[in-house]
Amino acid sequence: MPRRAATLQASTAQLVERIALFFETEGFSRIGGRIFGRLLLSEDPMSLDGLAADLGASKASISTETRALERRGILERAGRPGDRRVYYQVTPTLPMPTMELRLDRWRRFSQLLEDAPADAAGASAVVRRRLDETLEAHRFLLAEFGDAIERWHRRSAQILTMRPRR
Amino acid sequence: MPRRAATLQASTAQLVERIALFFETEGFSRIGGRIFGRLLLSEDPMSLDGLAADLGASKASISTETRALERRGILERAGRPGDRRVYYQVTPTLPMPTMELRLDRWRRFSQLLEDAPADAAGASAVVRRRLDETLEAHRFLLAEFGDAIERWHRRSAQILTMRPRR
DNA sequence: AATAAGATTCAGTGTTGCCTGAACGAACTG
DNA sequence: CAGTTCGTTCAGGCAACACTGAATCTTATT
Repeated sequence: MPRRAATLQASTAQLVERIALFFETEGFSRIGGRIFGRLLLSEDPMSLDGLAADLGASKASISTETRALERRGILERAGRPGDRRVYYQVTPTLPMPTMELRLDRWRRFSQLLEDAPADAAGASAVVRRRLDETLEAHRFLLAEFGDAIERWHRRSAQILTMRPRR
Repeated sequence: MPRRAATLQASTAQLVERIALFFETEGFSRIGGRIFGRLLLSEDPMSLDGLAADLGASKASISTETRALERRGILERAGRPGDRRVYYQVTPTLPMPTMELRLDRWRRFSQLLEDAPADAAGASAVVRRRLDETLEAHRFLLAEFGDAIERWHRRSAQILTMRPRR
C-alpha cells in the first residue's frame, strides 16, 4: 500500500511526478527525481522530514537520495540559524551541474575509446579508421560544448552585474 | 550457468565488455551494449547468429536489441547479395545519432518545464524566476549544441570532398 | 505445396536494484 | 548525563526488467 503523501497543490504534484519519471530515464531513482522536482518548485529549502512527508517516501530514502544528488552537484545544503536540521535546495546555478554531468559521461566514453589497446582495435584498417573518426568527432563536439557552457557562464555573469538582485 | 561465448580476441572481448558496461549506465541493456561494442570493432557487418554466437547470448535477445538500436539510429541493416539473412553494422555517421539522442532527451526536459502549468510553477515569484532562468539556459545551450553539430557536419563533409576515400 | 532457414514474438524465470522499517550513531538540551 | 531530535546505515521484501527457450510467422527454395 502506497503511503499517503501530504496533500500538495494537485498540479504541482503532477509536475513533480512527470519530472521524476523523466529523471528515472536518466539513470536516477524515481525518488531522487521526485526530490529534485519538489525542490525545484519550492520557494524555500526543505528539510528531510518535510520532503519525506511531502513525497510520501521514507526518511531513509530521502536521506540517501539527497546526498546522492548533493554529490552530483544538483542539490545544496542550506542551514537555518537556531535549527540543526538539514535543509536542501536546488543549486542556484542549476543548469550547469546537470550539463556537466552529461558531458562527463560523454568524456568517459571517449576515454574508453582512447584507451582501446591497439590489438583490440583490430588489425583491421577499417576498424581503426572508424574508431579514429568517432574519437575525432567526440573531441570536436566536447570542445564545442565546453565552449558553449563557458559562453553561457560569461553571459549570465554579465547580466547579473548589470542588474544585480533584480 | 552463463553460456560460453565463442572465443574472441581476448583484448577485444574485454573492450566490448567495458563498452557494454558503459552503455548499461546510459539506459541500454547490457546485451545492447555488447552488440554495439562488438559491431564497432567488427570489420564487416554481422548476422544475428554471428552476434549470438560471439556474445554468448540468445538469438531472441539479439533480435530484440538490434532492432531497438536500429530504431535509435545506432545500427543499420546491411544486406548481402544472394543471402537473405540480416546483417547489422554501426551507422557510418555514428557520432551523430548518439549525440542527437542525448539532445533529444534534453529537449524533452525543456519541454516539460515549458509545459509547466502556471499554477504548478507556484504563485511564488522566486520559483517562477528559477524556472525561467533554467529554461533560458537550456534554450541557449541547446541552440549552441545544435550549431556545433551543424559545424561538424559541414566540416566532415568538406574533408570528404577534399580527399575522397582517403 | 512442402520444406527449410531465418527472424520475431511471447510466457516464464532469475537477477538486479529500489525502497522501507528498524537499529544505530551523533549532536544538542535540560 | 539522561533524554531527545535528527541523520545515516543496513538487512530484507518486492517490483521491474533483461534474458531465455519454445512457439510462431515470413520468405525463399526445390
